[in-house]
Amino acid sequence: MSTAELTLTERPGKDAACCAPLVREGIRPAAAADLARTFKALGDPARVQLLSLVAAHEGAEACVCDLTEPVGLAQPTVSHHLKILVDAGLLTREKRGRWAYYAVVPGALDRLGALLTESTVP
Amino acid sequence: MSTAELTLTERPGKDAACCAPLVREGIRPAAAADLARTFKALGDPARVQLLSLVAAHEGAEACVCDLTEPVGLAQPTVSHHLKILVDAGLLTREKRGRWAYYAVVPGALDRLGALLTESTVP
DNA sequence: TGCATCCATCGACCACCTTCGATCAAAGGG
DNA sequence: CCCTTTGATCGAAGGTGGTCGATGGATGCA
Repeated sequence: MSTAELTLTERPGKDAACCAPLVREGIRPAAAADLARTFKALGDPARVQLLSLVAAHEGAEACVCDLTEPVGLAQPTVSHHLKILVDAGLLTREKRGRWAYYAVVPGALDRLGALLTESTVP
Repeated sequence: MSTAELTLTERPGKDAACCAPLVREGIRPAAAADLARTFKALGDPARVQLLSLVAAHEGAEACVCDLTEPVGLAQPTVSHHLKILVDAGLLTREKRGRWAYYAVVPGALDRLGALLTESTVP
């Protein structure tokens, strides 16, 4: 699968564009599961820190060896968390030479943020 | 405690306002933990659906008996999830008469969304 | 060719989380 | 005053998730 895609706007008939993605008449269970899968990826301190480290790193990318020491976790653990972030569609992985470079997916955080914002307008 | 508060902007010297909360030079571990705690609360399909149901309900509030059937879970399970959302600062609980009314905390989702948006500006 | 480095995978361990039935306290109606 | 309703809590069962050491594949350097 290609990491959810967060399709919350597709609704057949009913109302059109009202207020927000989350604030509808109940959100379809499948869409809720997709959303929850993304949030779960961000539901660990180490992963939030890793995401921040990658984004703030020079060139907006970082390899595992750059991240292991700042988060204070063993290398296998860091690799594990990075894989989860990649599977969630928040990071990309590119292998160059001996290193694996991780970078933040351009619009990922913005799209997720947009799903939460503009939720409480009358 | 009063549910984190998500104070990510407080930094002593260094740079001032640059691009975004998440995208800094590394986010302090404590702040990462706070953020992760909130995301973890949203990391379950049932809770995302419950949040949506409450927000979309008439009057922007709902009692447990309104939510049990739509999510297809037992009443103790729904109460459990609602408690987690309240502890995360996303819902409020007010007991009126025999019922407990849950409502979305006004700016909660917007504040969380703002932390994710505006993250990838050069 | 031999060796060091980087990193993903594996296996195991422990903790936590989700879910439910049973139970109990509080409130209201007859 | 008893009985029903609402919902929180408890305890148990099963599943999931985080962490690490050990291992192995791939790459580059000497």
